[in-house]
Amino acid sequence: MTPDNNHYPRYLLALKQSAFLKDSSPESLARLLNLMTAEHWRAKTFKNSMDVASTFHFIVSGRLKVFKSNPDTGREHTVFVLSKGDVFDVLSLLDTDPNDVYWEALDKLEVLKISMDQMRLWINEYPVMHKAILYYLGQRMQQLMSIATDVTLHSTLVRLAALLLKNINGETRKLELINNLPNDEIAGLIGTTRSVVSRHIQELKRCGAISVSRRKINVKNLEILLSIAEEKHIP
Amino acid sequence: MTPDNNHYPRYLLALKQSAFLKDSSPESLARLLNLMTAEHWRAKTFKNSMDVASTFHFIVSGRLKVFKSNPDTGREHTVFVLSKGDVFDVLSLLDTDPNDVYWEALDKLEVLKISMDQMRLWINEYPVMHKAILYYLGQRMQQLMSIATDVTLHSTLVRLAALLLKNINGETRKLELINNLPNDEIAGLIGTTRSVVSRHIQELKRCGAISVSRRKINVKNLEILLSIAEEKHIP
DNA sequence: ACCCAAGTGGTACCTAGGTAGCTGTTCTTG
DNA sequence: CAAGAACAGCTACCTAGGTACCACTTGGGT
Repeated sequence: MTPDNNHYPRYLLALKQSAFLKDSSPESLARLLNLMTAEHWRAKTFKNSMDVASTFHFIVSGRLKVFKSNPDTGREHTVFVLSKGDVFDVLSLLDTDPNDVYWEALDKLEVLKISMDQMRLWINEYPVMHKAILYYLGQRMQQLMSIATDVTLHSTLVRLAALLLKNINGETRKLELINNLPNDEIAGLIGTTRSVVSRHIQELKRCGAISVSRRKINVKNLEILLSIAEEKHIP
Repeated sequence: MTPDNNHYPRYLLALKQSAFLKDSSPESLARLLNLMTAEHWRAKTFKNSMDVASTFHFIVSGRLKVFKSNPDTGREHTVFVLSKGDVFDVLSLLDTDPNDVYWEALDKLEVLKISMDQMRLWINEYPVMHKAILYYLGQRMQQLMSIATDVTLHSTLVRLAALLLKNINGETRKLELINNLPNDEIAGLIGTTRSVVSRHIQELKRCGAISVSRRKINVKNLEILLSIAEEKHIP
């Protein structure tokens, strides 16, 4: 992409605001952007790990879920929801064996892409990136540990309450990242099925913790939600 | 530790054989060992993340489980079993916020320890280490993704069969890493409870997949185990 | 404006697996 | 070597949550 592109300034700003690239100089980011190509994915675009192994992606806008599934039962478990400023796939960047993970756009997705090899070269020119990647992976690791143990250690209701709390904006008290998701997707996030989520949403409505309009959950009472998430609330 | 220590050669060999330190030169490893202190933990020694945050450990012999638990119910879920050549805690090394994970020795444990700050300094002198850590984290990440989704995507029987297959030595056909573990610990590894594991072990015995003597599981029939793990076997 | 697909709410049923408890056996430690 | 702790096996029971429906609502596209 050349700097005369209509969206160039917006893309550059997105790179600058990314947690993954936060330690990089403006010059190095401009160089990176020059090597990148913009691409739009429509909602529900599906990719497997093979598809994304040879190209590195940076998300400018929209959300992408990373999930595993059991083809026999059709069950899915979402591991991460990536959004603006996130990149994928970091693991392919490290030459690790491909992992059988799936990727699906939750919204219209705007990404910048670059070949994996070019990205590796770029990184090697900026040693500070190694630290940034380490930090990024460390954080993801922590999240993953919680996800891994949540299912066995907590009930679905507790996990749902915890999910809402985790994604609430402290200021506006509105849901972020997981707003406007259908029950199906929420189910994938806590490792259960749609009908169970629907059931629990009714429960949370009944006790006044939340209110619901189509595809939209509003948190009404943080205290109740907290006590449920901490397993102190006996419904 | 000085080179005149009785165990010095054995410790140095352990460092050399570690996957984590595999790219380091013999000289750098000797320097590292000089900064380290040996320590012995008896079986069932318990540590929380605070205890291990300020000291970096290298395992010379024995096994250590890394787990999360729900104090209310007493349930535990083991995330990793670390053994010879493994190090902990890598996450503390990266300055990430402490994660509430617990550590417990499964056997008598022989570790080499070094202060976290000294370890950071040592790493910064050998840039090749950054790549090694990245690779190590990447691998762990993959494992974690599977652990995270296994519980929702597969039944306990399938997970048990998969656990056995994953830890079988191709040559000797004997279990490694998880041999001699009580049912309790096996339960923690697949995110269930002792009695369920015991139940499934009886099932696997009955269909001829394994045989059991006290604290010891012998795999008798790989094919059956495989078909169970792939959910093709209807018991 | 209309239609159809996507999404939600609700019900009834069922089973995997968690809980509790007891027994006999085998290590281990004083 | 004796006592008790740790461990495996087994039974009976119970419930969280998964499966399978159907009916109603909504909103985007033609």
